[in-house]
Amino acid sequence: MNARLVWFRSDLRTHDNTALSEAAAQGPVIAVFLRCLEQWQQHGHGANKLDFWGRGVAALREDLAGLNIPLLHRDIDRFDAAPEALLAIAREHGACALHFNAEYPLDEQRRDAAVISGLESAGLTVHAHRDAVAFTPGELLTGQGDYYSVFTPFAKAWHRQLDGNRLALRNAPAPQPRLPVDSDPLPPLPRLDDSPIDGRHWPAGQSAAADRLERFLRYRGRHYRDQRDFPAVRGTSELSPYLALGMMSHRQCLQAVMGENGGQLADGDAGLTAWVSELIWREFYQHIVVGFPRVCQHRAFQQHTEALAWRDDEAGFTAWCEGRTGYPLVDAAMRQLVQTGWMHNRLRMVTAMFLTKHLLIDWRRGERFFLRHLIDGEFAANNGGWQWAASTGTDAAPYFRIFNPTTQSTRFDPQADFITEFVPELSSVPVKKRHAPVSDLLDSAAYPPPIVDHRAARARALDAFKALKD
DNA sequence: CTAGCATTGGA
DNA sequence: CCAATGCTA
Repeated sequence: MNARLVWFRSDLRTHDNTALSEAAAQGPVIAVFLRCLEQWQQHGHGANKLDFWGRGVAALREDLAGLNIPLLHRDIDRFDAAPEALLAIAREHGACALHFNAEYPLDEQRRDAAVISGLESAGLTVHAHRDAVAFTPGELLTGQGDYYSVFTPFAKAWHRQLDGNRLALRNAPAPQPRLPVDSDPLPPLPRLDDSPIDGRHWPAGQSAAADRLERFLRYRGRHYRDQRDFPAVRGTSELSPYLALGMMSHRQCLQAVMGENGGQLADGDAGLTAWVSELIWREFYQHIVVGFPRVCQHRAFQQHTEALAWRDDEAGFTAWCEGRTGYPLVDAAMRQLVQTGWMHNRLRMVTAMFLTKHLLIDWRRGERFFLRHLIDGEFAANNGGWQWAASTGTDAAPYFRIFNPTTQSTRFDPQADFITEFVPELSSVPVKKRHAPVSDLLDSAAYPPPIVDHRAARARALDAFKALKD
């Protein structure tokens, strides 16, 4: 019947999906999803992300059913089984072509290269589409022909070279004639080491994502710049889980911004343009993993920082993971992560800086812990953020820039509302002292004293980075 | 509140 | 020469 397979990965939507639209324009479509639980867990994804992934596939299956597109579901343990699995499906259904949207981390690129060669040598045509980014990595380069390694010039080039076509939306295809192929039932998520958090705050699927985008832009987008740094305020979009699994495209976000902002992205409302900038950060890190694939192999972007003498401190790491460092904002943030599967962006910087600078613990341990708990865990953004905080990454954060967790607390949680929500044992401490409780208040609050002294820890981190220069 | 810290990429 | 999600004195 000459069907075309569309392999869904982290693009779990029917609207504005490049591969789906391109395939459907050429013939009947059969959708495929390959669940790679062993590989994903090896990559560090935890129960929250895997649960959201599964719910997203279920939502996609329903959306596809409305278009008469069957969804075939296969479990493969690892990426290297993908070519064989796809080839078997293609042969079973007489498919002539495979379409998918490109993914950029190294393991995913290798998987896709193997799929392309495997299927092409079997006589199928394979189409890898640009979808998750406005520019294919490599399209935006410096005057020297290098990948950008600093965000600001990257973002300027992104705006300068953008044209309307790159953000044009593609409608979901019209319903196709029914095929003699049934959708597979979806298997449940097997028992994992951790249980997923209650997912009701994060309904999966493209319609939930669209609702959230609309509400964000209607009520909060214009306040984004001024409110995004206050964790007690829901000033951010909370769209990251949807972007990570492609339940929403960056184009849908940017088109919606333009609709609110007189057709502009770079100028206009300062709140909206600040949010656009954050979307460009996501694309920046997608380009980084292609331009500097070592970051996908547990290595630092700044190669000289590989020599840094990270501390071996199990007790410190455990205290950080469990939210009992004695720094209330850090602890509240870590408890938010573990209890809710999500952490406010400002706090990701604060906690990452605390682990890597105050505790001088290897950023890779924090990166992995985040990925295990985050419902929005995504390699490029997570790695980029961690390396930024650790001063091993892009954008040359001067190594002497070390967040003072108490200053961050008084500035971004002035009433200690966020601290009090997640560290309720401090409720008995006067609000002004909740940022850094003094010792005589701690006993009654059953809250630990700081595990490190800020001044001493800062000096230790500065020394460790200075030593790299010698 | 301002200056000093003192790195780095990129136009 | 500017910019970078800052801190300390």
